[in-house]
Amino acid sequence: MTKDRRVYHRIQEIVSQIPPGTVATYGQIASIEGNSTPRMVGYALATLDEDSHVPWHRVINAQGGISPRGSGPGSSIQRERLEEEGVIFIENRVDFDRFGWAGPEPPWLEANSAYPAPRPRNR
DNA sequence: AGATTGACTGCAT
DNA sequence: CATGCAGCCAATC
Repeated sequence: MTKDRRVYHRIQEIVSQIPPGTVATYGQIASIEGNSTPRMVGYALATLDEDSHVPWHRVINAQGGISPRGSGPGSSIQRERLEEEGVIFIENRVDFDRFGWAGPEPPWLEANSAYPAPRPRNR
């Protein structure tokens, strides 16, 4: 079952679990994956295709903000998508107490050999 | 086939 | 509050 030894793919699977109107941090995803680092998460998302079904826009940095990308309007699009889902930005930051993801449901964690992660805390 | 590069975070000082 | 440092995959050239 676990054929996806590729870290990037595992990360993308986890990101796919984030429900609409909710946000997760790079560190949180890495923590759930268990054998990765926040940086790996960013790298994994950076390689996604445009028509990928992975909700990459729901992944933000630990400060509750959108990480700037080298170039392109990507960050603006990300914020727009989140606001469409009801996520509110205050001072360019998201309130994790309201929109922070609590992590995948236990059954999913077990089925995917992943680890539970604490909800991100406001900084 | 080796070098380069890219969406970050936590902890110590 | 600012700065430094370790962590370490995969696509591209």
